[in-house]
Amino acid sequence: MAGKSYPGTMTTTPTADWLRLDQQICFSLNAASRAFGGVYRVILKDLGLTYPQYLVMLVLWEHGDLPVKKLGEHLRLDSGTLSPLLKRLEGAGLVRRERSTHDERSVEVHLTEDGAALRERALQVPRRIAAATGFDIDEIHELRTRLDQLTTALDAAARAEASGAS
Amino acid sequence: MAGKSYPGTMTTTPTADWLRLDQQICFSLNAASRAFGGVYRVILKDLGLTYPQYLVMLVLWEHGDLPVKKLGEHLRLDSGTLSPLLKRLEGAGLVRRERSTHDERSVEVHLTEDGAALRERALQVPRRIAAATGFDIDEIHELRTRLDQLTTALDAAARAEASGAS
DNA sequence: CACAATTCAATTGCGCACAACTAAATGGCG
DNA sequence: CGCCATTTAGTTGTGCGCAATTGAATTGTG
Repeated sequence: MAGKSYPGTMTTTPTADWLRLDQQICFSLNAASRAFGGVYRVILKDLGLTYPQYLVMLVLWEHGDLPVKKLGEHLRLDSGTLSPLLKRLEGAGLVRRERSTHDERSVEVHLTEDGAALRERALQVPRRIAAATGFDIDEIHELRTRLDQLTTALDAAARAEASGAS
Repeated sequence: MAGKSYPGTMTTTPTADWLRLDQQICFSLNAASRAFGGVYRVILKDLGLTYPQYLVMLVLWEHGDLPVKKLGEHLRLDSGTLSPLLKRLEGAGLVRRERSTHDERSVEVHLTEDGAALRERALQVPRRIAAATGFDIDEIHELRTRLDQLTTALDAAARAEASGAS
């Protein structure tokens, strides 16, 4: 995208160059993430879902009814994000929320009939998304592996930074 | 991360499997993006910046004073996002906003002395981020290339979808 | 010059992400 | 049993991202 080339053997990049925007992987990642959001917004409009709502539905379709806590573990989201989101899904008639009888602290999220039925219409989504990327299945899989590796490293680093590194 | 393997030659993945969360590259991308956010949050706290504010400062440090429009082009952000963000940066004394004398529609964003000085302290940030990823410079560069490729494809697809494809 | 179309920033409204806090229920320990 | 730490959702507040709208300035056209 920029005119410069960065030969693989360059290890002496000046400090100031690190600040160059086009060197910032985070920027690329952020841009890609938002570009994905744009494609999803268009494709999911039919289903009446936002992208985070779609992710919640994916988890429910795959794992069945779950308490909010488990849902959050699958998605790396806390109740601060999930509570209002689930209320909106409930308002749309896709899920019900019921306090567990065994443990009244816990709230079970159940798919309604409409919520379960929506899965059929959602089946086409991933293929359209995959097509939009222009990547084949191997490339997707390889990129995914890389990103998961990155996430693991970053989470570990965040914990290390938080507990008092330089 | 899951127990299944996806050999490269498999082109007959059942439709339902596409819905599997761990197949969703978007989820990995989103997770990585948020994991980055977590690391940046910690590292940028010293500088008193959020991550998007840091990106704005990066652009200003690299390109000098710019109108809001140009800033938005560099960052793929519109005035709806930038206007309040720039007000906060102005409140923090890092930038000034002044209507252009040539074109009164335009607002020029200028670095203040404090804003320019902050660059020195920011120089350490990218190295710490790079270290947190656990990737070497070649891996970072390769991933970046991939992601930019992805973003380009997705933007094109979003435009195509928006103008009436299936 | 007058008027319509365009450009640019700001605002409004909605939803998500996350930190900090609250409140209720549970479980453990003396 | 009585008390306290923990677990779990929910709420509040801040900031970002984006669509839609507004309003002012500019440009193009007759």
